[in-house]
Amino acid sequence: MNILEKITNELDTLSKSERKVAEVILASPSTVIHSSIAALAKQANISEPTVNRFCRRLDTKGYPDFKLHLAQSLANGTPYVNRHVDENDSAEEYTDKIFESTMASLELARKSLDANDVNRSVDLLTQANKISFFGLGASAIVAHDAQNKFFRFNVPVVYFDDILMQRMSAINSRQGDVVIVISHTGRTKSLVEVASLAKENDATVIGITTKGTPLAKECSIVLTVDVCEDTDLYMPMSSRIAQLALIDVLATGFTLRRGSKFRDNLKKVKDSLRSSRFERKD
Amino acid sequence: MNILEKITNELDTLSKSERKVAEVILASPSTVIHSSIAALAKQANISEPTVNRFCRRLDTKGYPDFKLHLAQSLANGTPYVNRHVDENDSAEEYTDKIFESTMASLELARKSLDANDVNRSVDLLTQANKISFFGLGASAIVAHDAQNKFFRFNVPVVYFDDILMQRMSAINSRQGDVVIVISHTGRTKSLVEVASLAKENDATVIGITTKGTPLAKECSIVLTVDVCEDTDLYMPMSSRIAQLALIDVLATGFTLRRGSKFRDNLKKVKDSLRSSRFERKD
DNA sequence: CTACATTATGAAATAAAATTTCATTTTTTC
DNA sequence: GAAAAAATGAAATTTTATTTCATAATGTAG
Repeated sequence: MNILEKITNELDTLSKSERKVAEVILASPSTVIHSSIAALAKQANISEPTVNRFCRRLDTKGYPDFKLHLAQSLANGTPYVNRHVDENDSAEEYTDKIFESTMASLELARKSLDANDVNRSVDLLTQANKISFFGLGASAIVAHDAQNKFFRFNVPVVYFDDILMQRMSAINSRQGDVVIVISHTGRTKSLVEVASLAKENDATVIGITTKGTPLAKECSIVLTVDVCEDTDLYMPMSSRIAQLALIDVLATGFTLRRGSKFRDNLKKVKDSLRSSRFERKD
Repeated sequence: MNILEKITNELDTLSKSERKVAEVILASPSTVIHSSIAALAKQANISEPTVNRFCRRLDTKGYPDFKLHLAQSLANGTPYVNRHVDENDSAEEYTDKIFESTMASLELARKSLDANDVNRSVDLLTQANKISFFGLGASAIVAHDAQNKFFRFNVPVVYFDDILMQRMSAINSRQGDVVIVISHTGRTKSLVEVASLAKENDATVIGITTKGTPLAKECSIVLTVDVCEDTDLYMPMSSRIAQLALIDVLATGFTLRRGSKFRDNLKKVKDSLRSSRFERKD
């Protein structure tokens, strides 16, 4: 996709002269998009046809077309990357870095999510007799938030951030119940056990976790939320945010599935909150 | 910046023929980047020099340069926009829309945040005798999360999502205490009162809210998190996620300010959690 | 409404840029 | 080390963009 990456990748399939072109481009791509083929050829000490052949080798129609691709690569080049905070960063720097990393993680999480699994999960949720959300630590917040959301839908929903209550609830679950277990690492022993217990009691277990973890193996459906965050070394940050976004997705899917009459009901809940607020003056 | 927006803006400063060009471009910009000046002229039923003049009017060097700008606009054009979910969206569609909207909101929130305020807030937090986080509804989750984070730093921190406890805590606050009040709307009466009470008792009140709300007026520092979300009509989604990102920023600023010895301590907390996990097999 | 000025427009000429052709050089293979 | 294959660049060609300039359209003052 990105032509700069492509150049780097194909660097060894290029001829000697073509590689010279590649190097000049990689050294300063932003200059190149304003150069003519002649200027670039001179810069790389090779002839114009070589530049042209170089462009064609990268599956572009010719030099102008190549420049177009290059321009596009530069435009969205590394938009949101996981940039690590540095010891000496200013407030502005670490603020930007954290926001950007969060956005990068959301992008990643979105890609790791399977729309089919989302769809099946929404199916199960709309048909559930009871919905439970379990999480610990940072994921407890996500479970809490999920309860908040689904509570508005007027469906039986509980959340526990306490190991014992989770176990008890899991043991008392039955067919038709949906248990959503949230854990970024997917390796928290007690949560894996809870998932296993719920499963033994015929509840449907949906996991919100990283691919291939012990927790994932215990679940009927796994909603994969990969975010490349090392919570062993750092505080959980992006992981819980990606999980929350997923909760939004499930809640949205739920309301869509339930149809418009149901959404009128939501409006009522909102209206009932209004008197507790100062009026807006705009 | 974005050339497509620029065209739209300057539409009425253009001549009749030039507007024809603009319309053709706006109708299908992706086609245009692969057209020659002759092709575009023909498409718009005007002459080639007119296209050229059009390009110059938009502060580009000429047609090829214009195409470059256009290509860039298309590359990151409308990167993350707030796209509303539609009744008939598929799981894939609404998943993508929600993730994109969330990212768009984070981008917005970042822009609305003032690094100076962040810096001052971190200052105050590092020097606080006690830190309290107050929120209700969706913002309660944010307060909860904040407590989780700051608890790891081994500083006196509390959180309340209950009106009475918040009031009591606010009344008992004193100089040197920092109270962080979180509310997207900034118009929740009881929270505004709590902020006011804390302020009367000489605590420093930091608000995490939207610009210019009643809550904002009661705060010593306002951390502005604007996200253009109508929580009167919809469930809170992006707002709480942006708030969480801000909590991450504050927590990060806090650890940076406290220096490296302090960070060793964080590692200990993490290590103590390890035995509760399944070992990783990679 | 006319005469003048201003601006807008396109045909044709020119200039610039990119591509193709083909001869020469370099590299590879046997 | 000779023949084949591949790479390269000079020059010609083609394509594309720009400039020039004459004409048309539009606006303005008397």
